[in-house]
Amino acid sequence: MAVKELSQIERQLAILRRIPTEPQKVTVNDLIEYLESSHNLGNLSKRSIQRDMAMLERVFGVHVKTMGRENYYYFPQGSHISLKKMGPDLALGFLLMEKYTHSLLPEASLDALAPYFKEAKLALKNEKYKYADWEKRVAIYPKVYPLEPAKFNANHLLDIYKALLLNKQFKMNYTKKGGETKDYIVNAQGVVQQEQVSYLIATYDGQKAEGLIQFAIHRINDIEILDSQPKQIAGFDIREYLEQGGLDISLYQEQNLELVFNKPTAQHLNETPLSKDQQWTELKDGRVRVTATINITQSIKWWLLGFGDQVEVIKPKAFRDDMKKTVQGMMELYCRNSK
Amino acid sequence: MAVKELSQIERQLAILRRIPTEPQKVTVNDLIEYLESSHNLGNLSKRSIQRDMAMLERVFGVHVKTMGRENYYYFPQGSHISLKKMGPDLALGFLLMEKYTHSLLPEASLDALAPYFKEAKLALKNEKYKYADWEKRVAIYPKVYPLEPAKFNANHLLDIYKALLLNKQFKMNYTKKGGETKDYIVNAQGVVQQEQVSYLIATYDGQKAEGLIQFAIHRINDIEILDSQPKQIAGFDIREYLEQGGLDISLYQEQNLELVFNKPTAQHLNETPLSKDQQWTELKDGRVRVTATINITQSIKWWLLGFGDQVEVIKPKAFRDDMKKTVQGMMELYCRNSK
DNA sequence: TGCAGTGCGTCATATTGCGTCGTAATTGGT
DNA sequence: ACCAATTACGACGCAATATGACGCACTGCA
Repeated sequence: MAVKELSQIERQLAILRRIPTEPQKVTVNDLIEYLESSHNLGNLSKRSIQRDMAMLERVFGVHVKTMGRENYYYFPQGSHISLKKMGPDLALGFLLMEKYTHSLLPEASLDALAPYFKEAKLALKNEKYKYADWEKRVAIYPKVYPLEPAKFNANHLLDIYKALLLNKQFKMNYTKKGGETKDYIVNAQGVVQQEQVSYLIATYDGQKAEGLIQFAIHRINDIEILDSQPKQIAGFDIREYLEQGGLDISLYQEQNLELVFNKPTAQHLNETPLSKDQQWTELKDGRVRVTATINITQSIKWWLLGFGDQVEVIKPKAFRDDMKKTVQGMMELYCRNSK
Repeated sequence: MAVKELSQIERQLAILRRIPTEPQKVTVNDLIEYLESSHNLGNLSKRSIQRDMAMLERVFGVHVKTMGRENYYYFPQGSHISLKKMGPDLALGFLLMEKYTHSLLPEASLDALAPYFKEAKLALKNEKYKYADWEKRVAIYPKVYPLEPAKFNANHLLDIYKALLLNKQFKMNYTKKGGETKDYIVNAQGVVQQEQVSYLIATYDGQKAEGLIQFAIHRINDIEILDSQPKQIAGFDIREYLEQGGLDISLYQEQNLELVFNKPTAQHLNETPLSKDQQWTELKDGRVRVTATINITQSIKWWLLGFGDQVEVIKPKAFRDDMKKTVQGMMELYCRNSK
């Protein structure tokens, strides 16, 4: 790399990029070392950097704290410098992301993102764009509406992500289904988010049987990241885990599903098909036969039951029998008491 | 405002903020006008700005195009300057948002956001953080799994958002349920996204009956934003619209729902309750009675049916009868053919 | 208590920024 | 088609600013 002379501005920008946010900080010496190694130039005096810092403090709001004899420089949390005006496409992207995710993200991330959202709103609040009633015009409306979201501590989620990224074990206190609490030393393998509920996929030290355990994140009471390395499972891939039915176990081996729908109900399967190879045939009695190759899981059964008498399962035979049995059970419930 | 002398850097940053992205551009004269009006200072020469632009071109990658005798300056699309290093919380926030939303956002927004995601990945790819297998460890897994997402053109969604923000009418070609297509001049009122499907809530010119119409966005074939102003409904609020059952009509007036669950099934209602006032009582036969005040909608019925024989609807009576009728219908389906 | 290291004010010097001028190129009007 | 007006840009010289050296005050450590 050629030793390129840096002009004042370029040097100051290089410094700026090196300044971390609040919990971390940087000294003038760190900066000198960085500039010398990264931009290999040795002819810079400490005094210049000190002067640069004074300027950065004034113009960019870099904070400075004198601890002992040294000055430490850092950005306050949630600070944000935008040099470029946000375009409408970008601003819209941010606003949509905020709508979609604000109930799902950990607080710390939301706080960090807040300036971006704020800037996006500002970008759409000029003479041309009328952001004014965005809130009144756009909504996300989950289909599985009845449920209030599980009150989970998103900070625990953040800790888990950190453990994953830092490749560390962690200790957690967890409330088991029965209600007892227990401490685990956890080897996190992955995280799955399903609707409003997140699951940690992991093994733990002292586990009796082999295999991956699912922990619901909202049942975690406390997390502490440890320094030790987790026992990783070689070649773990969350997508494979899910495909093999990690959360949602296939009820049958057979994957050829055959259904008969009432026509109006079947209509929307044209728009959101069951699978890519879905077939759609009209029958003589006005109903519609739909076939698809798909893992038949508990959630498929749940989904089909939701249609009530609008759909009939034909194949696989075992699945049909299962449905029939369920319906008979329901029949008992509703006819027993009303007699 | 006091006439503040701007140092070189401050002036250059002020200029930087004024430079738009690709389709738009800016001339030196525009910049002078801006600086004089916005930072009221008149003592700057054109030559200085020209020199500043040369510097911004070199350091920040501002693009310049000489058209005729003037130079036009702009940022290329998808460019991004980051002065501040992304912290891990922020980076994580971006990565999660990408996971959650990348299938939902319009392309143009995704393109604009791409540099942020890229930067986030870079931020987690250092000696401390092991971003390496993030993709293999974190997944979003929708519960209503069977359905492939409706192939909707997210760019149409973007156009609708733009029409909303710019307060314009638009013309669209739409495929109706029957299969015929029709042109509409649309007064957009709002947008609702439900799972994988988005709906435009609007009125249109020449509408016969009063009231808001729902258009599925994936059935829109073409959109063209017009210059005319839409006929707005005073005080429209999408949340009110949804609460009053815009998408999901209440089946009954009564809101006191009473259910009896098998205990294992009821368990998770503790974590994700039906409503905030949900009551939970164990019965003598080991089952659990759950009461809640809630709009009883089609989606609630659908959700309850999904539980099959694990739940029994007690109140309201009309709802119980409705369920019973549905179950009888199902019974017929499964017993008729198997005889 | 003394030494080494840091921050910061000051001052002379070197560098850079800046306005002016001149030239080439382009545009629009008569 | 020509001229006036405007723009970009290189060159030049002066003024402003950045830079490095030095010294002083302060802090932490031995």
